[in-house]
Amino acid sequence: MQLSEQELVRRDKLAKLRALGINPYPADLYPVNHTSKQVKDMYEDGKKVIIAGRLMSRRIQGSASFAELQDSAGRIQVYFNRDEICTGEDKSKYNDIYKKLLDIGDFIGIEGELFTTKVGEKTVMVKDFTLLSKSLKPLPLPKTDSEGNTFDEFNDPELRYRQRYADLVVNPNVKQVFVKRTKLFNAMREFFNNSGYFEVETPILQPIPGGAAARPFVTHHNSLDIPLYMRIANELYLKRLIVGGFDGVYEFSKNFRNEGMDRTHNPEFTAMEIYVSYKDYNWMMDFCERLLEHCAMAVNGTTEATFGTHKIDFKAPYARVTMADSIKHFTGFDITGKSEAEIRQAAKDLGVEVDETMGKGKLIDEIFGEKCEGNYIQPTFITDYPKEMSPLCKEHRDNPELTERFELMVCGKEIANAYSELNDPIDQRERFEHQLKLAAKGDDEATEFIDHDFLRALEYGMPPTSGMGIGMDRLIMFLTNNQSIQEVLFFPQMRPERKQVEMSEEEKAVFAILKSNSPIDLNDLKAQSGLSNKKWDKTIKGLTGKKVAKVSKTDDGLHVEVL
RNA sequence: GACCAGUUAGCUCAGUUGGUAGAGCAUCUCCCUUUUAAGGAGAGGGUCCUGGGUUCGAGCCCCAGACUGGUCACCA
Repeated sequence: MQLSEQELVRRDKLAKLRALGINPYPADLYPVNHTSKQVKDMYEDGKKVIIAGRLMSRRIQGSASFAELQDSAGRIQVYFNRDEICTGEDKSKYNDIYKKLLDIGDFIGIEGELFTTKVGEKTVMVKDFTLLSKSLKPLPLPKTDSEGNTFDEFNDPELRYRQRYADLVVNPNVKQVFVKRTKLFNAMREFFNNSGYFEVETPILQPIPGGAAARPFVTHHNSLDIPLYMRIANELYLKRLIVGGFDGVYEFSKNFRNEGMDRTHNPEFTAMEIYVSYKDYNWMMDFCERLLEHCAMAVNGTTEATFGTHKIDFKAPYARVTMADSIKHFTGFDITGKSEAEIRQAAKDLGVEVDETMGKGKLIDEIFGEKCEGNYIQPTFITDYPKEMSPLCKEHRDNPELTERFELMVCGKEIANAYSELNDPIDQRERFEHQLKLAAKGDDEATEFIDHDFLRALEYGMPPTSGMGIGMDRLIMFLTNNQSIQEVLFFPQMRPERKQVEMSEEEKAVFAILKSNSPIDLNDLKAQSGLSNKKWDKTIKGLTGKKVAKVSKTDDGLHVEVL
């Protein structure tokens, strides 16, 4: 491992600390009794406090020094004075340990007394300090001046995502996003629990990936010797629980979809799904707008939110527009009562790309997606989707071509999707079979599996139920004004870092010979390397194992080549 | 998958027709008892993403690749 100068210096300090009998990683509990915030909020002159955190900056001026300590609540200035820390003759704790052997990033504990400096900064006068954990790698530390301008900001997205731990230490605004994320989850739970609904857990490993149309991740169960799929949705399991007699169930569901990654898609993401019996989608719209108003307040203290250039307001109620009205409004074309051919022609006339595999529902969805969706900035319910697009949704009470479905659009994006759930088992079976036909026809959005156990559950009877799913990642993006899903996930999926291929001395030597004459006869290479049989065997296996060289067999012997 | 941009010190970034690799902060040494992005002075620190090519000579030009970001395509 190649260490930078600064890393070597820190390892050297570590050794010196040990030589002084100081354990740089002590096991003992440290009796913290204040956070940095509590120090400031409950300030009293001369008050004794015990605090702990990371040393984040130091201004050393001879036998006095100001430093900043960062803990989970923020930062507090601390004042190290030689004669306060070292009351006797021996000044080494200040002169050597503090000044020479501590670094920015180290965790220390401080026992001290509060005072206010001449400049008016509330400060902890250090009476004693304890090294709690030595930091061996320098933090990518930005500086911020009194006007909030940041210098040397740690802002390379790749490094920030790969080293989120460092990002969180040095960028307080990043931490704030995740604090808000958790507040959102807590607010939602609170709202559901207060409504009397029941949080549940359902399988993540599923024998049939149902409830949505998406490519799943496949894995294998050894003892059962069957394929299992990481869930793409949890919908069918929650409905089974409604069959089982729960009035309302919800789950925050980590879902997995083996598809492309971009600014709004991560292979694993979090959806919240809730199902409530004896309700319909009209009730769910009321519930949804009250829920989001509550959540926005809990997260930001206001129902208003800024997203890019948009100001959005989550205050209930939200506009409700049927899909047909929306299309009529934005294109002038009325889809009601039109045939598939008429709609296809209308789509073409509108410049929407269509092909022959698209059914009526898909065509309508394309027109809506292309011409309407992006116009809804303020939260708006779009209702009454075509039946073909919604195989799990109950037929509309007034129109058999439609379903009782709504999506909530915000800033042109869907953040919630809800139905009056289909509970007719015979209809449900037919819809699944229709999906199979669509899939066979080449519609890659159609579901290719029939979950017979789910159908059996419906046959026992499911009460009328309304269900809703909310994209939690997308919602928190709106509430924190982040354009990228990676900013609201602690550890977004990244391509693995390329491993530095490390070679032994022998491997390097052989590789050097190989590099200048590749391919080469294996015996020639061995002779040139001058290695013993054992050493040779280990070396060549090492090189092939690291995929830098390859041995191949031909009629005239074994050859080695560089890969 | 396509196109565009980026990759230089621990961090943020400069780098002139192609001619000895730079700054600020950080680090190290010395001085300094109330500072606040940065106290003063000095010093050290580089696989210029990787591999080829052109050239007397490449951080810079050409080709291929890696990774990242953005836009588009894909994605209930």
